[in-house]
Amino acid sequence: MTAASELTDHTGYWMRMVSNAVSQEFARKVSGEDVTVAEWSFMRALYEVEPTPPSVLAERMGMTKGAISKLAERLVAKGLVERTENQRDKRAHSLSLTKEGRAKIPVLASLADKNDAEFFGVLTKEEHKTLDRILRLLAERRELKSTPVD
Amino acid sequence: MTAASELTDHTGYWMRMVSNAVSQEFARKVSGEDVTVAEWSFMRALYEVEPTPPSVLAERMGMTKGAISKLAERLVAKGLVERTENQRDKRAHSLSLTKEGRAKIPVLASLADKNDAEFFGVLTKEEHKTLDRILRLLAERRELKSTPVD
DNA sequence: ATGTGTAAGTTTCCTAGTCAACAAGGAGGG
DNA sequence: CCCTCCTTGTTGACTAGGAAACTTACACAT
Repeated sequence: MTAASELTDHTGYWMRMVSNAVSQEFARKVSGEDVTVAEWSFMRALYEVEPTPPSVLAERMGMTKGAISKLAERLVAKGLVERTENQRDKRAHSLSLTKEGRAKIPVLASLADKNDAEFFGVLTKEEHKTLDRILRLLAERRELKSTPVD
Repeated sequence: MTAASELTDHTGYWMRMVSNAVSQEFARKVSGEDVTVAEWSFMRALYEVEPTPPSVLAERMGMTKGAISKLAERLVAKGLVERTENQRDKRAHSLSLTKEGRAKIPVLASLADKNDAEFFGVLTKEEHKTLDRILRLLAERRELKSTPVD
């Protein structure tokens, strides 16, 4: 086997390539709703458990506090998310979806469905299930061992 | 089933999360070699077929011409890549690895091996193989139907 | 009460990539 | 020739996120 052919054997390389393609296409789809992929991801994370402090969100999304801070700022400006003061601790606050934000969820989710179908529809049901299972397993692992440096 | 639980069912969502984690960790690893993930990806693409015009590279990597242009610029500045004029067409040129660039490949590849092992080592051999196969399949599909907008 | 250390968020600086506008060269028809 | 249209690659404006410095607030021991 030549060195050149070994080079194609990195799972991370293909993962990055496919993930970029999926996200790019999704970005195009949601841009009509005036929302970015990261914003959708943020809103969705919020939708599951709410209200949530930024720090928790950062860990769940695998992003830094700084990124979350800016993302939250944008979403508040768009009126999709709101902050609630924390009485006990004046440093902290919590984030929740506004009514408008909440209303957008199903729309965005259906775009996500469509995007998923377009990309992963070529897989057999079995393959798709396996892929899903593996990705979640890996995501869990990440959460366990590698909190972002920040 | 509630709407909330359906929300976790997007493959793209998990893919993005895992891919980011993998790339981030890899970025940390290669930063010692004064190279970024995109730069590695670029060099690797070049390594396979060389010399190559930027436009072809852009398509292969799923990036825009603009991104490739800047990436190439950085790599030329670092002395890892070089341009060759095209005699037939004065607009065009080709890119190849320099001796130094070529020499870095095995080092970077071994870091990539290590990163892959860390992340995907938790999978069974069977799972890992399946994941690989699926990702390549999806990457191929992308190339067939979705050249970047640009 | 107060000083020291720690935690929550924000801000600044830097890198990276998209998109759109652009310059420059080529191809083909009249 | 030369005019128009297409192609190649670069640039600038903008968005996004990471790292690290910073601000403010808390906790707890003295």
